[in-house]
Amino acid sequence: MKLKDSKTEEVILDAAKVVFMEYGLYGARMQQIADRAGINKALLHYYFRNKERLFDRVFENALSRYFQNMEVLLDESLPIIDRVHSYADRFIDFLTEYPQMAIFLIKEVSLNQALFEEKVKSHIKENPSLIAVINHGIQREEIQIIDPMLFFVNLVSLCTYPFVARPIFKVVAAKNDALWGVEQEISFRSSVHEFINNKIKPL
Amino acid sequence: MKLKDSKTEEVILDAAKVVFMEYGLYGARMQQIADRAGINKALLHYYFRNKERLFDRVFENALSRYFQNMEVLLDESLPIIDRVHSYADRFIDFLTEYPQMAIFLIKEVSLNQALFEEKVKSHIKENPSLIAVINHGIQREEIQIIDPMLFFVNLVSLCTYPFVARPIFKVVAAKNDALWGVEQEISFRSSVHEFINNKIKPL
DNA sequence: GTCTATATTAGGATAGAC
DNA sequence: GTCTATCCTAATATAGAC
Repeated sequence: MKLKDSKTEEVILDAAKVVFMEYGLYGARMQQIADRAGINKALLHYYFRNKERLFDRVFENALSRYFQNMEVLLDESLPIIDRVHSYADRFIDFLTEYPQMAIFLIKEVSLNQALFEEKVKSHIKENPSLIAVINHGIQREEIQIIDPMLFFVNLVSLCTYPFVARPIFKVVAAKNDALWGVEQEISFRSSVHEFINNKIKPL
Repeated sequence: MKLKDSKTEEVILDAAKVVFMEYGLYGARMQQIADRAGINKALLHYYFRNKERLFDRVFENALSRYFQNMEVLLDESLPIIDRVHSYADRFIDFLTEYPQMAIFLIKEVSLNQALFEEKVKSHIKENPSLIAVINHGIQREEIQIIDPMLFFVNLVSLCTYPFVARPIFKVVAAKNDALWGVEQEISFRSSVHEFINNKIKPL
């Protein structure tokens, strides 16, 4: 095992992750990344040649981390419905750890869909999708569900949008003397599980 | 009624709307806006002084349009639950007409929350919120609902995220031989109404 | 009011010393 | 490997003719 990743490289990647996730590829400033990493701009180029390559590394790390979390779906020892509940929980866990990830992805994909497809391709083919798993469950007559794609979209919406639109929800909550944040974590999760139970009928 | 808005000003605002909605404040290029408006850059500055001011006008228009659509909530002649269903429908109508609006708002708010609160302030105080209406319904013992803020967040998530993440959903759908787009409009809407009926109990 | 031409600035990238 | 100083380009902004 060679030690090709120097300390500095790691520090830069950590800084770049934060800045790119907040401002996106075009909004992020090399100066900002350098400042956060405690080095200067020239060194960024020394390690990563240019902005695009640095971004690619960050993006690739994000994707790996995401798909890694989704591996529950493959656990054949669990009933499908349990896997779906786990999927939702892992999804929320992931977004709790990386609250900027969803908006980060959306920004980049909406700017350049073809590029995204290209980058994501390798991960997609070696990883399971929730929809494939559900279709499999239907075929085995283990579960019943009206429309797998619609279910998927609804479920992901419920899990993700609260993180994406958190700043907006906080403003709305404040105007209505309500709360929105980590405090609501538990009831938020249970509303998602309730949705799943309403939609999936075990046979 | 004075005719202060010249034809050119309108043309510029239309062009700016499209470009800003797609690329955001920092991503949008003045050249791009000028091209789309069929004029040159200098004229943009003549009319709007600088990029920020032009952006402000576009943003202000977007907010007005949004709140205008939400006026159903104030119709006291309707039962609360009908107003909630109408709210969801109008919300989806609005997003269908301006599919970029949600992501546009989120991008800007996530970049500068304080600025957003400032800009939105005037609209908020003269407009109803879904939560206020729901709270009113609970007080009048017309409806029952577990947690108004959570309900609001879930509902808005179901309506909005499909538009925000449309490019991602299209990729996922393609990988699973499923469809995701306008074709699914009807079943998408009914899944939202079904959610409302599951959560709100009329008394 | 609209244009062309130009100034200004910001930010990514590179050269070269140490 | 890391820095300072500098280059280059793209993008905003302005001057001034018509």
